Amino acid sequence: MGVGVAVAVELMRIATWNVNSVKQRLPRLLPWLDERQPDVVCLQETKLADDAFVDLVGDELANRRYTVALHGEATWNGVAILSRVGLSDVVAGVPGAPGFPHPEARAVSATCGEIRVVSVYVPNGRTPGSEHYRYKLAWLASLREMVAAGPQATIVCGDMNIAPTDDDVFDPDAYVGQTHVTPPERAALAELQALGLHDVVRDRWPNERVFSYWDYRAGMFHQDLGMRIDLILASTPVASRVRAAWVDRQARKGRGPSDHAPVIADLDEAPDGDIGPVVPPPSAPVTKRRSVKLPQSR
DNA sequence: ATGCCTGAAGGGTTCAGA
Repeated sequence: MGVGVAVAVELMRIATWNVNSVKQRLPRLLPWLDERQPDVVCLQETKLADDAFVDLVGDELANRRYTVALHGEATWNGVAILSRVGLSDVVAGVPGAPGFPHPEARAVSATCGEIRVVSVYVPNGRTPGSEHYRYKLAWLASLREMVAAGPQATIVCGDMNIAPTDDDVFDPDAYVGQTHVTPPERAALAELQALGLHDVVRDRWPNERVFSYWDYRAGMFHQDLGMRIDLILASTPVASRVRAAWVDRQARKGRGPSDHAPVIADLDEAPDGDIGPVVPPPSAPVTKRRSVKLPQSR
């Protein structure tokens, strides 16, 4: 005993979830908070202006000891951070990021438990080569600049609207010519990760079939035909504390789900120095791919 | 060839989503 005793850092659970409307998702969101007990939650597609968010769910969150950082707008988009491990230095949006044409509510940052947390809803892109697509790439470049200028202990969570590799879609052939999988989008994501951010779910499940989004249509979830586009990207000091990381598929089941599932990471105290090689989880049996048409946009 | 499903706004339908 004596001087130099390490201060115990409590386990911290951080989650990200594109809820596709807080208003419509309340019957799923509140029970999920009670069951999973996350300490920090990044939300996307809240679809609420900030005052409407507070009116709708402020009391319910306060009762659960969450404070909130909000960056929303009516109808579309909207992001938030819920925290019960502190929440300070809130920044709405990404400085210098383009709009379409006006800035959209797609990012909010706050410091929670000594970690810089960024909740992002990356633009969809719609069609490769379109104005929306160029907007997506430019917005990602601005996000990268903001993260690069930020503190070392950082975690970027949210709906990236990019599947990092072909292993992150149920069938690469089904996505030929579509957004979310094109080389420029993947390059933009890779440049963000090149700041030193680790994809904590893929790191923990390197050979698994892991998706976070399934189209509502055509029984895609039932057949597990999805994409992994919701990511938790952690800088090395944070990634080294990850004890577990997974997609909460239970939240995609049942009545009235979002089309996205939450992604959750549990952080533990960092041991001194290197934690050594991480033992990969056992591989699942290879799932035979079926040829399936994507639901088509109009 | 088209809709499939869901949410929002507005108005009896259309747009957006990925």
